[in-house]
Amino acid sequence: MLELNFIRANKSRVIQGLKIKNFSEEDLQIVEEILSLDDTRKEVQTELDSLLAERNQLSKTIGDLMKAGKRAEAESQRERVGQLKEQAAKLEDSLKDTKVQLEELLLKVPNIPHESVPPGATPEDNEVYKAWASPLPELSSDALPHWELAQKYNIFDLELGVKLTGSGFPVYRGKGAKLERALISFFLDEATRAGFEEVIPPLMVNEDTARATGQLPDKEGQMYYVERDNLYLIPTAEVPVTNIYRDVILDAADFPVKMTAYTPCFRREAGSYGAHVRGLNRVHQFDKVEIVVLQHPDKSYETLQEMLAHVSGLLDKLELPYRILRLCGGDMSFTSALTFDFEVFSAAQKRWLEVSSVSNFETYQSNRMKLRFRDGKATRLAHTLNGSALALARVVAALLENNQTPEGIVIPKVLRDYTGFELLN
RNA sequence: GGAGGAGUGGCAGAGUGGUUUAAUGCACCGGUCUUGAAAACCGACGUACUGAAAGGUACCGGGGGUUCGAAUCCCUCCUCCUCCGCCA
Repeated sequence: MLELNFIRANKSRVIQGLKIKNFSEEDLQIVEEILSLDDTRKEVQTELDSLLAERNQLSKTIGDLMKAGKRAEAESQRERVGQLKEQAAKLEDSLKDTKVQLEELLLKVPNIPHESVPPGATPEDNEVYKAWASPLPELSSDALPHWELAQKYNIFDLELGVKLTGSGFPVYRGKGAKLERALISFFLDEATRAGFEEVIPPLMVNEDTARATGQLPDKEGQMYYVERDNLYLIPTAEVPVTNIYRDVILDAADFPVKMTAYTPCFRREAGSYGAHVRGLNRVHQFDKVEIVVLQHPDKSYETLQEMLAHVSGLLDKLELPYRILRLCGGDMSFTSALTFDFEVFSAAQKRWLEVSSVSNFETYQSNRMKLRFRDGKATRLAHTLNGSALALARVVAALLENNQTPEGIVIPKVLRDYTGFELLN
């Protein structure tokens, strides 16, 4: 959520930003609506405050009169307070209404894109920030896509998942399960080495938590919901991990706060089936190691670069061809100011698969979350950032396809200590 | 799941209807003293909204209510503690 003061002070920049996010002229009216609603809020608030001030004063007087035994005088004051209360109740209702309306409008305003964000509406408009310089791997014509390799080597079984749960819930088996666990351990160890504190968060969160990072109300349909207990299954570790610092005031010296977590991620991904989501390309449950950073506003873009370097390092070590995209305004998430996507080339499908999304949210999440730091006497909102490092399912897909040989699938060197085997066959 | 108890500032802890403007202690910060430090003493010491400022308002786990007036009384939800039951 954008800060009201920010909108007020940077109106033209906000409008400019919303245009990059493809707001129509009509939709842009929301900025004026918000500001005028906030004016109303201030007026009502001031009026209410002065009524309450008078009431407090009178109540004190009544107390004194009662003590002094001047009952009759106290009675007459009481009537006056009665009137004040009626007025105050009306104002309170109206203030509440105004605040609710204001909140609703503010929730409709996405984050303002960073100045480097290219305009555009679809993934085609994303900018290739860093291309893959070497030639892409070419496989022989009988190369198999990963879902067929999965059958051949008994790595994972989606049909079995259907039996147990439903479509999109893979069952990893044997060396496939071990490969999965190896990747998780490798990613966590790399993150730890880079100074991230490992945490194991809950996999279900309450409404407050889901709202603070922006999943509610924007992406309600994306999450699995446990109605009986009013809990949401996390779509990413970002949600519980960032919320560790909800309602916290940090010292400037605490920056950067760096955390990493492995969790399964649950996404409903309603309504898309077909060739492009076969196998592990898109599933309802997948494993992911996430990195989260809380940073001083002056340093968050520096940190974003460090996160890109970290993710690049992982893919280099796994020897997977990848490219980095800078997302255009239309393809960026609601809450992000700048997002880089990592895509890995899956050689049998001859497709780029998204395996990581690294974003700076600036103060958009921290405002909802009331995550602040002390800056001299003042408190200011911190910047929050996060990125996948990495999302497992698609990494596995690319790894299986790219490394297939007639003898089996060659395990990258960095993983061999973790898997305990060099060849998956 | 059953019975009982409890939630107050960074921490400890007082406060059961009216100078609570939340006592007191500890911690932290600034100052005096000191070669330096400690001790002692003095001062400051929550968050948010509003206002040019002075000031005003709200917040004692969350929400609602009673009252002229609520940290204090009532309802409800949440969390924690103790005991019992169940359990990896």
